[in-house]
Amino acid sequence: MSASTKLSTSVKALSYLAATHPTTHNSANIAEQIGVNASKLRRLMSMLTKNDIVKSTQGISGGFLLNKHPKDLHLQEIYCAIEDRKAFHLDVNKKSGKGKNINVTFNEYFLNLFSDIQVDIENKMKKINLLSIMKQTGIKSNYK
Amino acid sequence: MSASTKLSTSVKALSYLAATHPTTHNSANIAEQIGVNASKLRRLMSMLTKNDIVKSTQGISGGFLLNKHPKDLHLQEIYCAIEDRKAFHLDVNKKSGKGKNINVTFNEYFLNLFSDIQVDIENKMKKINLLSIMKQTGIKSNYK
DNA sequence: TTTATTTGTTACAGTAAGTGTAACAAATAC
DNA sequence: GTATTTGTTACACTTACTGTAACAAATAAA
Repeated sequence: MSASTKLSTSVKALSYLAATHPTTHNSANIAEQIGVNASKLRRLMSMLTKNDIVKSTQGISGGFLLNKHPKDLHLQEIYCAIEDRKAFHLDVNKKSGKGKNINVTFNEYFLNLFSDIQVDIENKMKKINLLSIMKQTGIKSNYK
Repeated sequence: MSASTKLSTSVKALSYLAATHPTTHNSANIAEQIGVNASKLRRLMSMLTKNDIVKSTQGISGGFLLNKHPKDLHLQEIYCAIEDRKAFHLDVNKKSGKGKNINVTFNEYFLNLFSDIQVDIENKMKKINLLSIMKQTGIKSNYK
């Protein structure tokens, strides 16, 4: 699952929770709604739980609850919760041939550039919260 | 080879050509300099050739020549030459479960968002030309 | 014309990574 | 105590990536 697929899948699940708040939904229920394997979804949800974005309870009638108001939950926060490796898989060729120093310098340059790009992306995601996404996709939040 | 590795490898090769212009270098020579397999490099260079970024000649004493002044060659142009698929591998889960329409709407939203991000990245790359990279990495261009 | 060399492209085996599903321990409401 | 649910691990299967080799087409030089 790519970082972008994880992100969109998570947002689908989270907005389902927001739209039906404060009803608890289990992984099978959510997975069925958004068309993804329940086990796979649980792996995503457990990361969201560890970052206090959702609250989970085990056992009979257990499941997931959104733990933040949709207007206070932005994309970057979700992205960081589900993706530990930095950046969108941006890397350079670490090997260097004859021009060793030059290659090292180039690698530094590009890692810095890719890092800048990553910052830009995260800044963009910081400006987008779950409520605004739900509005744009026509889903009614059940929060007041 | 990821898009980012291709990009940095290409730039290393191109700045080597710029630094030694108008000397012709073959793939073995360039590959040795930057520490990459010659056959692999040729695959990159052939794409740069098709986009008129370098000029190639076959046969004895053949090889590659930079075909643009470093100040007129920007990163986005190089990126487009070597990478046909759009975006940094950003995608969504196309499958949709019970909430079919909602999932389709979400997918559209995220594909638009990722497309915006792609545009931002390309705009950033348009502002960076080969000459400025060479200056920052301390490589002297052999162009006047 | 012949020969040596180089690009451009394809092929391929070996490796690594991603995918989907199942299975099960730990937790917990009933 | 029992049924159910999360959280995690495992695993077979597929897909993608990697590095290298091989060779046809092109072409400069002899």
